[in-house]
Amino acid sequence: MSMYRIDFNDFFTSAFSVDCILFGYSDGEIKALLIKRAMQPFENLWAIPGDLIYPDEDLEQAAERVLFELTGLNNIAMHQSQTFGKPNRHPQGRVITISYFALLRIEDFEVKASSWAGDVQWVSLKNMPDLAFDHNHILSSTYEMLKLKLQNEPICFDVLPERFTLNEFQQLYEFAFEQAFDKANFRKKIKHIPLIAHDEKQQNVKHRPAKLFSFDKIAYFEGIEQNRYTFKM
Amino acid sequence: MSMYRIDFNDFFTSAFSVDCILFGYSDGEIKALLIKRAMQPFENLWAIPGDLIYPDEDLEQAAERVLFELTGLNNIAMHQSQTFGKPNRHPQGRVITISYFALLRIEDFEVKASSWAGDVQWVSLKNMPDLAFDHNHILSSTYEMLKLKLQNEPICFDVLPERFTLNEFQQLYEFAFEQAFDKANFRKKIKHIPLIAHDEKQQNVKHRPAKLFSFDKIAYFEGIEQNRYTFKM
DNA sequence: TTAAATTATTGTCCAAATTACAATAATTAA
DNA sequence: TTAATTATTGTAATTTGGACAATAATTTAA
Repeated sequence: MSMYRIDFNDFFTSAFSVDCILFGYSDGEIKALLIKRAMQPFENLWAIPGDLIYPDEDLEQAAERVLFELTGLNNIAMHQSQTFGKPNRHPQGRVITISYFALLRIEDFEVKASSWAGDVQWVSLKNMPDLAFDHNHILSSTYEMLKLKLQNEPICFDVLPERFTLNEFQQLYEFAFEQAFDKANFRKKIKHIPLIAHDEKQQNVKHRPAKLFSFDKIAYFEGIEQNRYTFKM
Repeated sequence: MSMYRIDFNDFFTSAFSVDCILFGYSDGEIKALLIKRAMQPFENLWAIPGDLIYPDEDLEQAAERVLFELTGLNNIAMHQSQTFGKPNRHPQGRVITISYFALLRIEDFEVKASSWAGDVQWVSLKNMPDLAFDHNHILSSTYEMLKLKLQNEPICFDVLPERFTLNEFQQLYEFAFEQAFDKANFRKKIKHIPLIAHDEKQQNVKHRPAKLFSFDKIAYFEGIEQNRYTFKM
């Protein structure tokens, strides 16, 4: 124990926040939802939406609250990324921030600026301005985490609709990894993932409609339990 | 923004801690270094060593301090795993804890119980008792993170000596993943990792000594920069 | 000094996965 | 009915991965 051990209560002088990185894809690009700060510090700079966590609030709950306040979206799974805590990262005090992310389909909802900020916008990762705080760093680390999790956990099904076509599935990976895959080969690659094929087909498309699939959670978790399986993309 | 937005300063009522999971291998098993708590809460229960973070202390710095106090070891890279923050996880107040881990060679050092606790011990993951707080959960999540990072980042070189034999390299993965690999095949698998082969050989072994290698950081990071490379095991 | 024992290192063969690309099937729109 | 479009399946070549054998280098014991 350190020399300068102090009273337990003296430690209760920090705040913690969540920062929510919402990734979305459109026009062949991955974008993040940013807000323009309407107040000090970093007034008028773009920033990742975040908020302090209430004292009795769970971390994920806080992340989902921020998402809801910004987008009106509910029931979107948020994934924890990393925690950032350099002593001086927040000019007003010691604030340690836990980053969460989600992957969304931009066209699925309307952003509501709400009380947050003057402006809310999807910004391409390719074209990122200087952000408030250490948010550039948080954003790029979290993008790496997104890719890592897409490769090792079935989080793709959090963002895909309940029933999806194999092409939609493929496009998600194409957008996230910014590269095209061969259709036939992609289908071979996902053969090990338990999917349920439905009789239903895509509607309202002006070409041959694709078959709809859904993720077979039960079979998946059975495979995981029995250690006979690991998700790999 | 939530209805019950309160003053900024009211949020500074929480504490942060780091929990340091030290994984080590010996006798063909992965073990974690645990302490027996000498005080309330959870007195006499085994726990992951951790400590509150000082107000002006960086997270990694705190993790390295805990490691040092417990083992006397310096300059071991600690890796961030996940952050745990259920409101009631600590009976004395809201404490959010950030878990860090390191992988060590048990025979490389002596544990010093120091002021920490009555007892310090390496405990096999196979044979884990009920731990204090939510430490069983933290431990198993962090073990998963260790394996994930071993597969996707070159953290193995943090724990290997600067110059190592290919067998030592292989054994590290064998211990972590609890399975044996074929020597010849392992060598093929790591062909893409930039290693420097030295003329030097293993000393004091009673058999043909193996050649020593070291990790070529420069070549590695060049490959990463230029996007011509991803670490995969 | 030599042979046996031990471990390092390299090679080979076969099966499985990956890649590039082609062929066929189903549907819409004209 | 046909052209256009996209879905789906197939095939052949290449690369990777796993099982196992062969050879090389070194120590130890006879």
